[in-house]
Amino acid sequence: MRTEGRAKRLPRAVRERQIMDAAVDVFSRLGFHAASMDEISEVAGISKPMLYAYLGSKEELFATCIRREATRMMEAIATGVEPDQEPDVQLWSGLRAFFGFVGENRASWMVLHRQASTQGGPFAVELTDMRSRAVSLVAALLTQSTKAPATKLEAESLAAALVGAGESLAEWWLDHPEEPAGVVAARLMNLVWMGFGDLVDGNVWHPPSRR
Amino acid sequence: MRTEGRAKRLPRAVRERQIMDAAVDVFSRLGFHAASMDEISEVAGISKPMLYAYLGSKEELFATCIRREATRMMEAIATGVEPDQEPDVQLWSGLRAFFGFVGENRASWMVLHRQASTQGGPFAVELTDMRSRAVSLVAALLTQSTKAPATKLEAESLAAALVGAGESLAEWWLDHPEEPAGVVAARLMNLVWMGFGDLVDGNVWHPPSRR
DNA sequence: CCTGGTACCTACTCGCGAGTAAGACTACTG
DNA sequence: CAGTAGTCTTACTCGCGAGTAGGTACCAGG
Repeated sequence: MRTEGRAKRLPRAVRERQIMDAAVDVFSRLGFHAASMDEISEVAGISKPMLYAYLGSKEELFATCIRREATRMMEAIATGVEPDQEPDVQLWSGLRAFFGFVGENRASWMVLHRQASTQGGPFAVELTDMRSRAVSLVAALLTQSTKAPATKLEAESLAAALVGAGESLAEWWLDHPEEPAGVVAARLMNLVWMGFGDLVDGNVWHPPSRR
Repeated sequence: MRTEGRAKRLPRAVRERQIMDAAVDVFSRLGFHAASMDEISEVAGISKPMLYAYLGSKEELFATCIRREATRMMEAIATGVEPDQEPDVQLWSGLRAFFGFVGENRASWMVLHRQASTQGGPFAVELTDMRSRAVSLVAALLTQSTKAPATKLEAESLAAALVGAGESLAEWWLDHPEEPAGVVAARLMNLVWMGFGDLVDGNVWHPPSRR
C-alpha cells in the first residue's frame, strides 16, 4: 500500500473505518507493542498524521478497536441465542453463535482476547466487562434450570469456568483452523453438558434436530 | 536494588539463577516488549553487560525463562499424579498438582502462558510442545478408560479442550486470587467429569476420601 | 476567481531501550 | 607477589518508533 503519492480524498467517517480495519489487522498480527503506527498508516493507505488527527494516540486507537470488536461480538451472540427454549438448547445456540463469530473474525478475536488481556490497565477493563456480561448470562441460565438450589456463588464460578473454557477453546482453535465451527462448538457442548464421566460410557449429547 | 556501587562477587551459576528469577518477575509484570533489559538488570542487582555476557540477547533470555518454567511445571505435575488409580482419581490428582503449582508460582505461569502465547515465533513453540505433552497424557488416560471405542482423534480433541479449560481457568484464577487452589481444582473436576447435565440435577463428584 | 475549511502530505524532533567497547576490581594459583 | 582468569562496571552508540510542525492539494460557497 501507499506506493503512490497521494491518497484519494474521502469523507472522515469512511477513513476512520478503514483505519480501524487496518489497526485491528496489524494489532492482531503483531500485538500492541510490536505494532507501529507507521505500519498501521501504511496498511490503511494514508499517512501517519491522519491517524493522530482522527483517532488520537496509539493507546486511544487500540482502546477504540477493543470496544468496537467487543460490541460486534456481543451483538452476534445476542442475535444467535434462542430464548424460551430448553437450557441445553439455549447453551447450544450460544456456543454456535460464539464460535461462528470467532471463525469469521479471527483477527477481531485475537485483538480482543489475546492482545487486550495481556496489556494491563484500561484495556483489560473493556475485556473484563464483556466477559462478566457473558458470565452473568450463563449463570442466569444455570440457576434458572437447576433443580437443586445451588448458591449464586457456585453458579457464578461454574459459569466463569465455562466461559473460560470457551475462550480457551477458541484460542486453541486458532491453531487448528481446519476444524469447522460446528464441530468445535459441539465438542465443548458435550464436554460441559455431559462430562467425561458420561462420555467414557458412550453417552453423548445430540443437537435438537436429532431428537 | 543496585543502590550501591559494586555487586558482590559470585560464581556464575548463582548469578544466572538470580538473573533468571529477576527476568521471570519483570517479564510477568510488564510483558516481553515492555520489559527492558535495564530493569531486569536492576532487579537482579547487577549491571546490564552481565546479562549479555551470561544469557545472551533479550530473546534468548526470554526463551530460556520459558524453558525453565515449563520444565519446573511439568515436573511438579508428574510428581503429583498417582498412576495405577481409577481414571477420575488420576485426573483429580493431576488437576490438584497443576493448580497447586500455578497458585505458588503465579509469575511463572504468567510468563509461561500469557506472555509466551502472545509472542509469536520461537517462543510459542516451547509452549505448544509443553501443551501437547499434557494433551497426550490426558488423551491416553481417556482412551484407556473409555468403554465405547472412541476414535483417537476424538479423544485427542477432548483432551485438548480439557487442557484448554484448565489453562483458562488458571488464567481466570489470576484475577480471583482469594479462592484456594483445591476449590478451583474441584470446580473444574466437577465441570469436566460430571457435566452441567448432572450438576443441575444435583449429582456431584467427590474426592476419594469421601467414598 | 478568491477564500476558507477540510483532507492530506513530507520531514522532522526526541526519548527510550537494545546492544557494546574498554577497562577496573577481586581472587586464586604458582 | 606476579600473572591470569573470571567477575563486574561506567559510559557510550545507534536505530526505531511515538508524536508534531508546517506545510500542500482539493472542494465548497460566495
